[in-house]
Amino acid sequence: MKPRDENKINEIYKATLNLVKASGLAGITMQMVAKEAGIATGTLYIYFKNKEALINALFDVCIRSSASTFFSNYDPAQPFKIGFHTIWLNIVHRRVTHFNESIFIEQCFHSPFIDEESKVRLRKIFEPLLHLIERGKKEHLIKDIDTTWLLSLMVGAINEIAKRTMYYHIKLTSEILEANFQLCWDGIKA
Amino acid sequence: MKPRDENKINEIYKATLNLVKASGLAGITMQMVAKEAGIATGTLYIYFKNKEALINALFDVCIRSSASTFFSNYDPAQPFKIGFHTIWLNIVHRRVTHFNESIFIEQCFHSPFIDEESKVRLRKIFEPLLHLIERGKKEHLIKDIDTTWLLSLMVGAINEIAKRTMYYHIKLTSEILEANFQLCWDGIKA
Amino acid sequence: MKPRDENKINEIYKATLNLVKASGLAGITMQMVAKEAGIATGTLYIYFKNKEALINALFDVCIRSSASTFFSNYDPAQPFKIGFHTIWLNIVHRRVTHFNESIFIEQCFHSPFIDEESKVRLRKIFEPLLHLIERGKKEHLIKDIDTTWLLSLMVGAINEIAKRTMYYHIKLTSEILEANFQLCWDGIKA
Amino acid sequence: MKPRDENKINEIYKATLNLVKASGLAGITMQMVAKEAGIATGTLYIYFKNKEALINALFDVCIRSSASTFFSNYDPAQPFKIGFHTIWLNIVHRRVTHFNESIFIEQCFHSPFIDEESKVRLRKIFEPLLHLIERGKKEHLIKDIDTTWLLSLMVGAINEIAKRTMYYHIKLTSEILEANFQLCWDGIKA
DNA sequence: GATGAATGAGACTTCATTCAT
DNA sequence: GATGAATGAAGTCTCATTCAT
Repeated sequence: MKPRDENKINEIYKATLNLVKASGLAGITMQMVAKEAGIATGTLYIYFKNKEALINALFDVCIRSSASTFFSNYDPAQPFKIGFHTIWLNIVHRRVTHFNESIFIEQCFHSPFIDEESKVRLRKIFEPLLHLIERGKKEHLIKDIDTTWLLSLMVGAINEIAKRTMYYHIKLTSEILEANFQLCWDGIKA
Repeated sequence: MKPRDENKINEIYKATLNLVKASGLAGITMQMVAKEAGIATGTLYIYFKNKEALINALFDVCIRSSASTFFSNYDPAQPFKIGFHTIWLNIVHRRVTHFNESIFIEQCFHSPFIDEESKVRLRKIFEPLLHLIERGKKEHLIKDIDTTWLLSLMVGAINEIAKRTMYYHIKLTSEILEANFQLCWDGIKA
Repeated sequence: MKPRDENKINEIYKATLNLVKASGLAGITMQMVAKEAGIATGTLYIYFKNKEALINALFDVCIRSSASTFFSNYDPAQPFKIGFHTIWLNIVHRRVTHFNESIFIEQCFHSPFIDEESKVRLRKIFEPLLHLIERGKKEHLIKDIDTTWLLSLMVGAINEIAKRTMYYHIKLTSEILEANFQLCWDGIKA
Repeated sequence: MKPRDENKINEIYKATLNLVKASGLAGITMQMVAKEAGIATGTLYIYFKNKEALINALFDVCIRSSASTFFSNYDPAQPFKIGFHTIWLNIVHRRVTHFNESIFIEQCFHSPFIDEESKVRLRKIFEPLLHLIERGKKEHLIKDIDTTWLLSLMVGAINEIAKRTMYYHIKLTSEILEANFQLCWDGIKA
């Protein structure tokens, strides 16, 4: 239970994400995770109390590292659109470069492992974005409708973009990225 | 002799969808399905060869019945925006009234049960929408970018709308619906 | 439980014997028997209380009909060798023409279905042969050793002959039969 | 780490043979085997992929170890009768001391577990005996009839001898053995 | 701490038996 | 009586977890 070898934990996380992407939460076993991580089954239990603990810990790590990247280079002091654009790009980038993670979070959301509390925590990481959107509405730059729907358009579209990019092996050029941003922007702008 | 109860199959499907929504594909057992459907475990195996067969059959049914509703009342002869609006509403409606189904399909997509062929079939059901969008581009009504991205915005947003509606127990009034459609339309329109 | 249709019972017996030959007692199910017999599963239980009853009844039938053929045309009044030859031929003939039956009896002998009493009954059907051999010993025509060993040679060889005949699809001509009888006779004769 | 206990495999084999003798292939379950072998059910599956694999592996082991004893002390350079006597005694001895094994092989022969290939392998182990008999025929010591029938007498009688010995709890003295050998020899000798 | 064999509860599945038609 | 769908106990097998090394 003493996470001595930080590197080994990362191997376990990576293994889990890979396997979940390949065959879903329903398709992984602790033995598979151990094998993929290059360790013995018993070793898993040195680092995680049990399967649920592993899934929950990973869920938490995913949320935290997602959150930190979503708002990197984001400066609330900048004009709205610049901030929005920054975050939009960050999320797209994260979803694509950490596609495993997105699948994992999606699968966890409907699973016997994740408790309500963790789900709330997931929602919280979008709070800075929420505030930015509120500000955009106040500045009359974007439509004055419930923030949840503005977020739906933005986040929903990003999720779909990431999936299509990965499933169809598309290379996301900056032209494509900007075109997609434009779609989103035209949708929400006042 | 007791004739094979075709209705029983529907009970099994319903039970499976309910359980998957509650605890994910990873969280269901054949016993749970049987109990939820109000039958004996063995009876499941009269109707489905095994768990995989049940999941696949249900996946197929979901796809088919989704497809049939997506394009109900859609008349390709009508103006583009009317057709698009009809389909948009249909999909939202289906996603919300059959939320179980959406979760199930999402979970199946990354699972050890569904084969590549079924995934392709899922993508095919959007073909009429694809053609409509192509037409919209030709009529210069919507942006001239790759259809996949236009679909991303539309479908991604709808998925998100459905999730938020269900998670937060929101009542979708026609005002909300129309506001959301406006977001989408403004996003894609030329 | 009322054996109304005698013909149906025979179909069930035939089906069981065929299936046991093909895949052993370990490999048959009541459903397989029913299907092979061309009846419904439930119908089996009209004629036999349960699986054990079916096996036991069939075992009994096999024993009885075997016994009746083993000694057909056998007349204790005839000279020893003639009687012995008659019985030897009868047994060979039965084993070959009812090969299924032999396999079934062999498999039953080590099975959870047959009780000790039935096994004793099986041994009893050889009693007339036993008496004949005792007589042969008294007449100094055959070796004066324990009858069980004389029977071993005779019965053991016959079993083997039947198996080889069936496994290798050999046509038993009267030359072959007589050569084999000679082997047996030379073995036991004084 | 606990190293894989090769001896455990032997325990499993022994347990299986004991149980099959007691209640036939049809009467054993993996639980019974595990319990008899003094291990947990799951452990069985560490050593054998499934039930079929266990049965097949054991069948193979039985064949191999049988074969090795059948021809121990047999020297093809010795006179025919000496060689034949040696093998005859070896087979009798094996059948009696490993009666479980004989029953198991017999039951396997008509079972859903054993494939044709294994059956062929079983027949192959008698090949040296076959050659010896061919030689006996060439030396005009034994009857000039198809070897299969000479083997029938020998092997069939031995099987019967072993069964009677075991069923009736007979002690096989060397007098009895020699008397039985004499029966066989008189049967096949020219 | 690391290992992987061992465990046994519980999952999937079968099948003897029952029962509604 | 005949049927075959339905049942659920029991069998096969898996897998989260433990433990001896």
